[in-house]
Amino acid sequence: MLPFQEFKKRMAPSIEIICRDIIQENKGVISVKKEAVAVKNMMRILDAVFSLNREKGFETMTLRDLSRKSGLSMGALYSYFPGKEELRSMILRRGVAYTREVILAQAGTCTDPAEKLKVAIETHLYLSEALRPFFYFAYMEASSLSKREKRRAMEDELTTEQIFLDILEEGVASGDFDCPEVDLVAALIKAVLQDWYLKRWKYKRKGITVEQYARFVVGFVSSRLTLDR
Amino acid sequence: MLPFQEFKKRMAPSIEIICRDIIQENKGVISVKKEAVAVKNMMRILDAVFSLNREKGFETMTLRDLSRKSGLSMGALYSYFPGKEELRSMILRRGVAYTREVILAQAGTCTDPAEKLKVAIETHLYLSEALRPFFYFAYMEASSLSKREKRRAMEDELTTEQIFLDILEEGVASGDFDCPEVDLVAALIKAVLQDWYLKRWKYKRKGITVEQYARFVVGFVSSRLTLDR
DNA sequence: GTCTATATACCGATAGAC
DNA sequence: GTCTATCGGTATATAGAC
Repeated sequence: MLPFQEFKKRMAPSIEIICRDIIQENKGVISVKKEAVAVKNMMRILDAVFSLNREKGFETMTLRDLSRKSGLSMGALYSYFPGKEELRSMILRRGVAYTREVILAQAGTCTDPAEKLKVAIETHLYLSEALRPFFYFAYMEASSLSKREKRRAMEDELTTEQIFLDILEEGVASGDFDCPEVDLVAALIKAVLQDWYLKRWKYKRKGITVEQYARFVVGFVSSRLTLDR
Repeated sequence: MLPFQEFKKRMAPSIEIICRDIIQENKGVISVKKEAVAVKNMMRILDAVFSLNREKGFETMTLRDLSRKSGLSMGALYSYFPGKEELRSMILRRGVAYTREVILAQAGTCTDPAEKLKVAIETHLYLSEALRPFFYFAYMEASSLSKREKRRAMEDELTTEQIFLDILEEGVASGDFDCPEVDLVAALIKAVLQDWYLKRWKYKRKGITVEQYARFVVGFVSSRLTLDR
């Protein structure tokens, strides 16, 4: 089992990389052209957004709050995003992309279904730990999205779940897993993984590390899947 | 296993009862004195709040939205709650109270730990199904509360979890359950129960009923708890 | 590229007629 | 008890100086 710190160093994108990717992806609506300047300020914006999101939620956060906390003026902020809603979208889109990429890359290194499931669970937990502000933001903001964006958020939920469903079905087909309700198990795994980043305070209070939690989840699910063997 | 419809009819409070309880509990700040009138309008307010909460979130909802949807004027609304934040609190407080009361009452009818656990899980799922708008509201609004209220929401989370923890520990003590990590299992149960009302669209899409989900969760958890016997 | 100053709109809340 | 009309405050967003 890869220690979390090792994973974070090698596999998780840094805030700097994330900001560069966001800028790259939204060149059309960002008027600042020097990448070095843009990245530096985007990092301050993201930090401030995540901090304010944790304190009071994105909805309640005003652009004046964001201006104050990031150190950029109201006018300057609008050089980095065309409006408050678009800022939200820019952040969400990137977070979802990383999740899929990293988990699939890691799970792809295994062939044995049980091992693949273990790695997928661990990777999801580790990534959500490394990019916790992202995950928390993505989940919490799902409630106040437009119809169109809510639809996308639902698809994202199913996309992640599908990764686990594929692994489970593969294991059932090969005879490694014994489980009649694969789709419910996949949903359960997703729910339990979400709990880690949504209720971090709870686990922190109990002194549970992400490695311990990963071991528990893998053990709990695996023991059920291989019950009769 | 009690069918959901049976439970709903016998155990769950109706919207009318809920509104009467809310009015009773907040007499001091509600200026409308005729109970029949107050209940009728409070029902329209609650319906509108839950509807708008689902559409756009409580934060984004304006009192003008609420006025339009409920059919009451801005001025009239203020006869039923002293302000937007207080309206939120009034609703949350009641929802939490029902959860605890109903689950403890139902689980109290059993003595066998396995049976008690089964009933507690079923009751939580059934109640969250019957009062889904409440549960969804309570969960979603936990993110944008004041520090003081967030603290209360955290305590509520732990309160529900404690109910399951107590049952698990009782079962371990009596030798009915074999489980070294009771607190993690309790947290897992809570997370999975939450998924039902937070992601109803997902389960609806898959055609899963609350009875099926309850059976799955009870089975999944129980099989793990009695693994070596 | 970043700032200050301001336009425009809408918020929560209240006063007072009916 | 419920309404309409309106207050004061603050939001997002922009214009134009530097």
